[in-house]
Amino acid sequence: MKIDFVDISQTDSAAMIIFSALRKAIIGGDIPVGTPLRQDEIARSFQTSRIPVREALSRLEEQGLIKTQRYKGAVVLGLSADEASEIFDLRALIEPEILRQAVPKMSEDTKQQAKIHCNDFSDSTDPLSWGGLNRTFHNTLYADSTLSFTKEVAVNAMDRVDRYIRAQLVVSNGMERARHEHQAILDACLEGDADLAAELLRKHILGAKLSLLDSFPVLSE
Amino acid sequence: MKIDFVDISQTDSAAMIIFSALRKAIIGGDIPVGTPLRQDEIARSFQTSRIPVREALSRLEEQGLIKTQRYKGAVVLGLSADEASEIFDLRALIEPEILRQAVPKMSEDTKQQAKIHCNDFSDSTDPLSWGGLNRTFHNTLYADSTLSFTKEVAVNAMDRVDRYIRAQLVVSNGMERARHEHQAILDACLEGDADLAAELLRKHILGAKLSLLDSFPVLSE
DNA sequence: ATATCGCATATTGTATCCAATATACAAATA
DNA sequence: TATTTGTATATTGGATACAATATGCGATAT
Repeated sequence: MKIDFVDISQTDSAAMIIFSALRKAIIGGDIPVGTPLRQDEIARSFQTSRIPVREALSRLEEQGLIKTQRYKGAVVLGLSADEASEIFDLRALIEPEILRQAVPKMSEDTKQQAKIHCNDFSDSTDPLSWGGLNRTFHNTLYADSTLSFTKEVAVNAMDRVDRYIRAQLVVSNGMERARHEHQAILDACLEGDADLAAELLRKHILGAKLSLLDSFPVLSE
Repeated sequence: MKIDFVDISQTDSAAMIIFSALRKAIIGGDIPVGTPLRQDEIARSFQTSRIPVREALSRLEEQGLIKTQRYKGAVVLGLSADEASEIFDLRALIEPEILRQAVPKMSEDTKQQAKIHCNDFSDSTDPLSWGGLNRTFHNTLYADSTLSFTKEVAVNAMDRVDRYIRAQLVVSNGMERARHEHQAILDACLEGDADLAAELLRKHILGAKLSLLDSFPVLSE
């Protein structure tokens, strides 16, 4: 008999479990913008008291995903077209730098993973999975970068626009373009051309921004 | 008799007051790296229970200023030389973009403020105030930028390295150089040359990074 | 009819209490 | 003596209880 030794001290508290679950639901768009988050209701759903729920909500507000008002409660935040545009510009600024630094460090394993996830994205016919697959591919590219703080910032930026990307991939023909651009970025990485990869990524993100802004009125109905 | 009408609904909760106070103390270096933050002690200091303290600590951890371990508590986080270096690189990437966008929008009032704060910084002979004055000057330059999300990111990056900047200004001759560079950046802004201002700011930040890395062993003793 | 007031209910903010875990040190064992 | 075990204390995580505030609705007054 073998035992799976788990480091119990690294186990998540109730507050962290609730935080992660709410975060995932919000960035995935499963909880619509403007939805009030009732502490009591969430506490009941997780079979806890409101204390850990409140700590989770504090974190979410710090992340900018929700907004709370004293004695009134928390609501899910959305983005205006301008705000979304700004976040894409920031992504276009920093993500290429992460990739540029990551390419020379990219391990064989990571390259394999990137190929797989690039194909997964291309092959998928289920629109509901596109957002997640897209994000997985991007994150894999950055895996070997040592710019951990910069990656945190990129992840947070991603978190805020993820919902809109998902919607946009479905609404417009963004999916088709993304397929080609992902392939080109991947190729540049595999060949070790960091500068090319970075530049292609920059254009990819800015292209996605324009495409998103086109369909924004529809998305934020 | 006149009354100062204050919007009480916008008043801070105990949790926010505690969060702000702790954040200020941590980024200012008043609470040294590694210091354990005891919930009970903080609660007594603010004459509250531990509940709002815990919410404040959640926010601080989300900001990356402290790290908590289940059942062990929270400690103030510091930076390695590599981490500090990375954050300066990120600042050098994004702050010039904020400034570039802000310069054409800069109001007369903001320009006046910037002049004043530039002088305040130059004239100050109290090393303890240099860090705050430096930061005030930088923030004033960005005041009219509409890139609010990007500014948030910049502020968070600043928060993490502020302690080290303060120490470095005092230890090295960083103060003298900063005076000149601030003046040059300000001049470019006043003349409306956004690209020049951005480029000078970039070099200013990268210069500060090198200067900091030189004295880093001393600072993190 | 309209506006205001008072009350009932819902919801959040905080205090207090208890449970779970860590830590330090003494006792015991080899 | 060195190592383990037991125990007391400190500290955190979470539940429960209570206080403060918001919100909706009906009663009342003009």
